[in-house]
Amino acid sequence: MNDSVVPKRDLIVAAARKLFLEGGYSTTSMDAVAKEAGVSKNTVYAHFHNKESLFAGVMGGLCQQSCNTEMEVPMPAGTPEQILNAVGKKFLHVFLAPEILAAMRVVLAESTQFPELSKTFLEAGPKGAQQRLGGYFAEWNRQGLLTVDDPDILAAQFLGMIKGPYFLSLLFGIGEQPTEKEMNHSLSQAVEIFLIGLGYRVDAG
Amino acid sequence: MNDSVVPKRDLIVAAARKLFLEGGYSTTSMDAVAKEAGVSKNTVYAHFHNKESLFAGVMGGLCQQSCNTEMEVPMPAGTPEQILNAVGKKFLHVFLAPEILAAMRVVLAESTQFPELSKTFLEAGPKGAQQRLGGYFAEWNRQGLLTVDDPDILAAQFLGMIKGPYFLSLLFGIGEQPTEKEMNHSLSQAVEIFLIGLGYRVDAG
DNA sequence: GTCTATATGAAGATAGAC
DNA sequence: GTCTATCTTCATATAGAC
Repeated sequence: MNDSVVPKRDLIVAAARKLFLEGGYSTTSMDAVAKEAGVSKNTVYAHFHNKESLFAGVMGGLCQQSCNTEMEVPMPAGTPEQILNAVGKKFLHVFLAPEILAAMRVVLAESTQFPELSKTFLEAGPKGAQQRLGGYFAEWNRQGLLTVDDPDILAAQFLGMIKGPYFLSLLFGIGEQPTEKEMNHSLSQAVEIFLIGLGYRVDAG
Repeated sequence: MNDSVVPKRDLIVAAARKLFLEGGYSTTSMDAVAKEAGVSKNTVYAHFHNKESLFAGVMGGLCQQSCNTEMEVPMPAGTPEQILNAVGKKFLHVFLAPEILAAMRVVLAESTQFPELSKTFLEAGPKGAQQRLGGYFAEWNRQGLLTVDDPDILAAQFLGMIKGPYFLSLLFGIGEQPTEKEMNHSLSQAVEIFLIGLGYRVDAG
């Protein structure tokens, strides 16, 4: 009963994902998806009832998949400085990656027509990172390492701060990817400002 | 020779602006623009050679107009704390405004097909604010008020930090506009972290 | 499930009168 | 410049055979 080769559904999903990321919703036609997948158009409709459900299915899966598998790595242990640097680096690598930026552009463009997709993307991505980081801040606050009012807002501010120099330009497709050196430099600078600003003393260890 | 009433070109531009912001490029038809403007489709083509030039013209003008007129207010003088709070507040009010967010979504969605538009938007908006703020940081560095490595990166980090808790959610259309109280609270908190983190001493005045 | 062929409608752009 | 009417193309979706 099972295909021993690649199931056509997977071919369709892969093709649709590629084309949607490249051209967005409206520009991508069902004909093009069928052709790219190497199947006939009617086969596409056999698996997905219409274009909307194809889009929602493909993009929803993509959001959870790429955000989760890349962010759900075990969180490191160590000093606040080490953890903020590690988490920050991971976050930057995920959210400045060209495929993620492309996905964001497409989801954003259709955020009015597909609000559920926006929710999925936000939860799986930025919100998730923000909550995990907020957990660290709350813990450090309990331990008396630093003084934190609202851990979640603080986490959002930290993430916004470290992506500040790069995010918008890259999302708009202007400017180059930062080098590792540039990223590490601005990141560690941000970590330092943040920790000093929160009253963290290195001599506590 | 001049129309004493509203010129039809202005009607067309206003209609196109409204529809493009609501529905984006592909969804908005030339028929709909003509109807919304109360003119015939051929009149639209008399003023704009095709749909692309209509979009580029209308959105380009919108970017410069709304970003500039709202940000080009005289920059305040005062202590770094006062200035960061004032500039930050203005920045947040501009870039969290629903119309600006809508414009961003549309420009982003078409950033591949209309790269010039992305450039226009970035320069007129975020980049401009960043450069002006970078000027302040450079000046404070010269005055010895605080220690700054790269003023432009620092400015980008500050702006990213203050919009961190709100920007992405609002851009994706999820979540409410923050209240003045919420914004002021998180803003002043960010300013404090930032200035302390940069070695600023209040007692210098 | 999978294909070829087709119905249906919409959108970009143009022709030609005034 | 402005209008009505039309041409042409293309995309969504379906029908019907295998």
